[in-house]
Amino acid sequence: MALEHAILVSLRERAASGSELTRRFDRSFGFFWAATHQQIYRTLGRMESDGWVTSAVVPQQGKPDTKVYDVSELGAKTLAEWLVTPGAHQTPRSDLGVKLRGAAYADDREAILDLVRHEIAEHEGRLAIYLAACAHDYPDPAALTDADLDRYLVLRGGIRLETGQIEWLNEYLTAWDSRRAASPEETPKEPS
Amino acid sequence: MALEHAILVSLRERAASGSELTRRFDRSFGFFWAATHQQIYRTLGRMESDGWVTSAVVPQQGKPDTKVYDVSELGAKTLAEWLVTPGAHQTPRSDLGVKLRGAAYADDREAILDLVRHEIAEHEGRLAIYLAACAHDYPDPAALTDADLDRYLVLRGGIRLETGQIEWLNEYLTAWDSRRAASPEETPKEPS
DNA sequence: CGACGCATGTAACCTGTTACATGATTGG
DNA sequence: CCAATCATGTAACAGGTTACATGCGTCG
Repeated sequence: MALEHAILVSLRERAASGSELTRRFDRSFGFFWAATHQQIYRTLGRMESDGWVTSAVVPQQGKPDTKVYDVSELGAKTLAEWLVTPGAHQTPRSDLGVKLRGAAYADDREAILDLVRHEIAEHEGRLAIYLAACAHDYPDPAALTDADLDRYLVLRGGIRLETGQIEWLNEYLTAWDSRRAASPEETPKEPS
Repeated sequence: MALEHAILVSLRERAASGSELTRRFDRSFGFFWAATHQQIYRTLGRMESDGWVTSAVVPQQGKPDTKVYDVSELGAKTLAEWLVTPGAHQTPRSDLGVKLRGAAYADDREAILDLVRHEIAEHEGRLAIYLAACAHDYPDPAALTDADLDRYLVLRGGIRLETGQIEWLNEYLTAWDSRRAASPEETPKEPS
């Protein structure tokens, strides 16, 4: 399980409360790991009883108290070991892969192509966000600190992922467009 | 949930028993969806009681009887609708992403680079398998039937995914190699 | 004070994983 | 007949999702 380790990484960057961690997972951490606040609270509780993190209640101005967590020595040691341990292969699970594999069993090929165009638009939206973040936060990659270089390279991975998906889906569209242009219409609209 | 729909797609390609489906998920279906036989049997049972599939016990030569499932009319209709319905965004979950993001908190940068090299080797292994399958099964993409074109394009997606990961991890290695070459050793071995 | 938002949870459910169990059939 | 294998399951558990609940603080 990696959620606990993802939390450890985030807490080592800066101590935080459960809701602050939730916001981080929604933001920068989020493009390669998702977690809801319920998962995070549940996991933080287990990590505290395991001695991986410590907590301190901190009163706040204008807001309810927060419980701020920080990594314990044991947690840091556990993380350092996990970081260099190869994990088992994670099979990607892609709804879209299933849909495109089975596209022949949809009634309407054009609807599949619309779906693909819709996916492309979503990937391009995320790509634009990542590119903007990359240009804004890391204008000079060669000058980064070690920890920032890591973050920059992970962001680069996200950019490559989105780019690769867009290229693939465009290949899909091109292949089907040329096929449909070459052969006569096979799913005619019903004549009025 | 897409496991049920993945099973529907596989059964529409050809009716099959639970164990045969399991083998298909291990093989061709497997590179974008994983499922163990327990998941498949459980799901088949639910799908049958929902009326998406029908089953027939078939005696076999030299082997125990098998229960062969096929898609019902309702199942085919359900699948056709699902295929053209856009799904919610699936956040990728990447252990490796977490590890590289937190690499600064490992004791040993060289161990991280070894981990990355190990990952590259695994991706290259899978890529070689996909490329071989692509060349062997689809020597002439322009001549494929519609259903085969879909399968070919999904395989192309798998190839692009592996290629993209390899490129990203090589970018990671390059960035860190040049950094380590430029600056003096910062994690010296303890003197004996 | 009452409505709202925030931080922190609890409960129920579903999916996925791992370990074990059963019957049927063949091969030695 | 005994071991090995195949096909089909059951049981127990961990992780992820969704809906709901509580207590605190501000703002109108």
